[in-house]
Parts: sequence; structure tokens; C-alpha cells
Amino acid sequence: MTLDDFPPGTLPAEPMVPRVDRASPSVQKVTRAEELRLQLADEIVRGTLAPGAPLDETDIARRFSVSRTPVREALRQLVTSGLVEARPHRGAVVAQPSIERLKSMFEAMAELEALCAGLAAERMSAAERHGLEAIHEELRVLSYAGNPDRFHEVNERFHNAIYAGSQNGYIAEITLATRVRVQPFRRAQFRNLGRLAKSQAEHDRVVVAIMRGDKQGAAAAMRAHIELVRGEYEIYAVSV
Amino acid sequence: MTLDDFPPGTLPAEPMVPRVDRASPSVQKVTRAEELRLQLADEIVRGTLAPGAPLDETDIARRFSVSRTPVREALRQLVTSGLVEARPHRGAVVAQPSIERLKSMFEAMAELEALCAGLAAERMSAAERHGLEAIHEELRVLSYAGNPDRFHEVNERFHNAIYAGSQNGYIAEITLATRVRVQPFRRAQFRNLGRLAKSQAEHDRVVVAIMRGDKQGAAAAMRAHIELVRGEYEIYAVSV
DNA sequence: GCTCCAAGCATTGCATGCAAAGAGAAACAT
DNA sequence: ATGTTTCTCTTTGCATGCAATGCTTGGAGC
Repeated sequence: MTLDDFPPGTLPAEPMVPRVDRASPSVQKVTRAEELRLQLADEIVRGTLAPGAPLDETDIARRFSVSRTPVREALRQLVTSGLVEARPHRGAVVAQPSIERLKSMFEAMAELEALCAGLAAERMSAAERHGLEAIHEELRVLSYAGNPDRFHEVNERFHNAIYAGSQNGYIAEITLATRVRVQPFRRAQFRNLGRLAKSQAEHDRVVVAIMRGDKQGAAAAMRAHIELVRGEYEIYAVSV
Repeated sequence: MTLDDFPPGTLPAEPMVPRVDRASPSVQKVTRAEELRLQLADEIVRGTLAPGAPLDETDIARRFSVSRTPVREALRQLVTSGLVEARPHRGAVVAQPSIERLKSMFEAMAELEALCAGLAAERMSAAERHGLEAIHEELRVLSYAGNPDRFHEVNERFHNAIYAGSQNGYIAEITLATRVRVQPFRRAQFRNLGRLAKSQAEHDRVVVAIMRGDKQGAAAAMRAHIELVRGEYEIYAVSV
């Protein structure tokens, strides 16, 4: 047995940060295939392209006024990063994992986030700790103000700060990748303000533990947070 | 007159150029790009293509008697899976992570393997436990017999069995992917028989803990094992 | 002799065209 | 009506060719 045939759809090499603003002329440098990859990933993560939605090479090529070649490249990369499923001769679709697999991914996310939190508790610099507290405070205000979209945005900054705090780029990467992959299956997450407040309380435990340098506590608090969050989600896995 | 002149649907249906039979008719199913991906991944993991080695599209295309298109596809996938680095307009090379990054990956591997071991301790079925013990026994014999290659092979089966025992396909996947990515940087791992014996002793602690259903113990033992293994490796990270 | 610039050139990126291969539909037989 | 078979046609896979991009190197100026 060898390691050569590792399963497809393993890991994205670079974090797939969903780009919001494509109008920015700063990123002129980008290739067409890359643009497509980011754009499609973005639409999938945001839910514009729902799980199961068909991704026809020719259609996409027309839609973006490019040839099929860069579209193929983009789709291939999305397949290996797990956001897209390619069924031979039946077209590619937005990935639609089984419930079993979704459970796997959520569990992995809980463990990975917990790992990051634990490492962050041990390793965060003073500056990073201040930064985390600042974001946490920002979230506290937002949890009152109650703008779910904005909350969601800052919430991501919160988690990203903890990933970075682990001082382990690779772990941060696979954690983010996992988060991105489950993103399409988290829907009405911050719709009600009750969830916002609860989330805030859970974050609080995480932050306190990190500030104390309490590795175990931080990991446990984060694990609990993710498990709870997961419980609130509706998990979509449309048939089969 | 070209084939364009035929209205759609009037083209001759039968194959005009009967493909010469490939050597092994069993793997007819596989696409060229996939073949290339597996072959290149294999050579990278085995060390035939050393980290930093250039991967010229045209060369590879010539070498495998295909056009650049499938080569590009294969390289792209290897990039997203982390085995290859693509530097814009400077060619692709076998991935050559910095020492910092290698440390990250090794740490991640230790944590992921520990996670798998812990979950396996809780979740492995009776059959799986028997299977693991069988592999462990096989390794014990091999550690005496002292065939490093064979030991390496069965050792992989050992770890894979634990991944599977976690009952979490996603975690198993990212753990394996991580193992694959660090593989090129593990060299003289089982060269000396002393290491084989030590490895066996460490495995033993892991197996005992798993059999007892001792989650913490299994995780700790596995983490220790990986950390030690890592200490024995020479970590190649050539410059920069 | 060193630095800066420019033109050449290797390499990548994309488009286009064609062929193979299934999947689905239609037609046929039972 | 249902199962089967053939046929069509969409979709994928690959090759080839051209264009653009920026690395590189050779030359000119300081």
C-alpha cells in the first residue's frame, strides 16, 4: 500500500477566502481561471449557487465570456478543494455531501477549532491578545445592535484571529478550509438575536480561557461553542 | 471541405481512429490527466522527484507523450493538494516548504493522528480492533526480520487502520493528506533497526490504550509517537 | 566596473476544434 | 405496459496554435 492515491478533494493549498469585492482594480494580476475559481467559490459559499446546482462548463464559459479551458481549470480546483463534485459524463454540481459526511466535517471543525484555541491560549502574543479582545468587544456591541450580516463578518474575523494565534499556518489553513466547506450548509445561523447573544457568551468563555493561557479550557470552550452552533444549524443534505 | 460543413448530428458515429490497445486494458477507465497526477504524486512522495525539482509542462508532456493540456490539469491539482508549487512565469517545482512550514505540518500531523487515535479508542468495532492487533503483530515480526521497506508498508496500514477507526471520513482524509504532504521530507526513517524496535514499542502503547478504550491515553501515546518519529527524521528544507 | 534599461525569448494562459464516451431518449419487441 | 436495445447527442477530454506576460540577458550609460 502506498500513499500515492490520496483521496481527491483533500485540501486547498491556499485558504479560499471568499472575496467580497471584485471591483477592486488592485488585483489586476489575476488569471482568468483564478478569477473564476474565486468567483464560483464565493457564490457557492454564499449560497447563490446552492448545493446540487449544476455547473455546466459551457454555460459558465458563456456567462463569463471565456473559453471552456479556464472554466475547466477552475472547476478542477474546486473539485480538489471539495466544494464541487464532478460526476463523470453527468456534469459537475455544487458539492452535496451526505449527512454522514456533513457530520464528519462538523466534528472535524469542532476539533480543529478547539485545537487552534488551545494553541492560541499558549502562544498568542500580547498584541494578538489585544486584537482578539478588540474583536470580541466589537462583536459584543454588534450582538446588541443586531445586524446579522455585519455580525457574521466580524465573527469570521474573530475565528480567524484565533487560527492565526495558533502560530501554526498549516493548522490555520486546514481549519479555515474546513470552515469554508461547511459554510454552504449553515443557513439561518445568526437570524435570531437570541443566537447572537448566546454565541457572544460562548465566545466569552473562549476569550477568558485564552487570556488566562488555559489551553484545556480554551479548547473545551471552543469545542462546546462549535457543537452548539452546529446544533442550531439546519443541516441541508438533500436526499441520497 | 472540413468537418465543420456537416450539420450537427450527421457526423459519422463510428470511431474513425480505433485506438491502439493500451498495454493494460484494466485501467482503461482512467483519464490522461489523472494518470499524470497519480504518477507525478507518486514520484514526489517516493522522492524520485526531489523537493525543488522543476516540473516543466513541455518536458512532462513530451515524456508522457501527451499534450500540455492534461499536464497542466495534473499540475494544477497537485498545486491545490500541496505537493507542487507554481511560481508565476517561472515554472512549477516540487513543493519545498520552509522549515517553519514543515514544523507546522509535523505538528498538525501529530495532533491529527492523536485525534484519530483518540476517536478510534472510543469507536472502533470489535472487528476493527482485531484487525489493528493483527497488523500490529505483523509489524512486530517485521521489526525483528528487519525489512525496512516492508515495515514501512505495513506501518502505513497500521496508521490507516487507526484513521479508519475514527469513524470520521473527513478527519481520516485530512490526516492522510497531511501524511502524504510531509512524506517527501521523511527520509532515513526506518533505516536502522533500533528505530524499528522503538517504533514498535510506541505503537504498543497506542494499541493498548485503544483496546482499553482509553481516549486520552491513545491520543497521548500517538502524539508522543509522531513527535518522536519527527525527531528522528532529517528535515530537508533546502535554503530560503 | 556597476547599474539600469530594453528587447528577446521562454513559458504560461487561453481559445478553438475535434473525437470519444456515456447518458438519456426513442423505438422496438415482448 | 414494461423491459430492452439502439441511436443520438450532450458532455468531456485532449491536441494544437497563438497571444501575452514577465524573466533574463546583453548592452549602453554613468
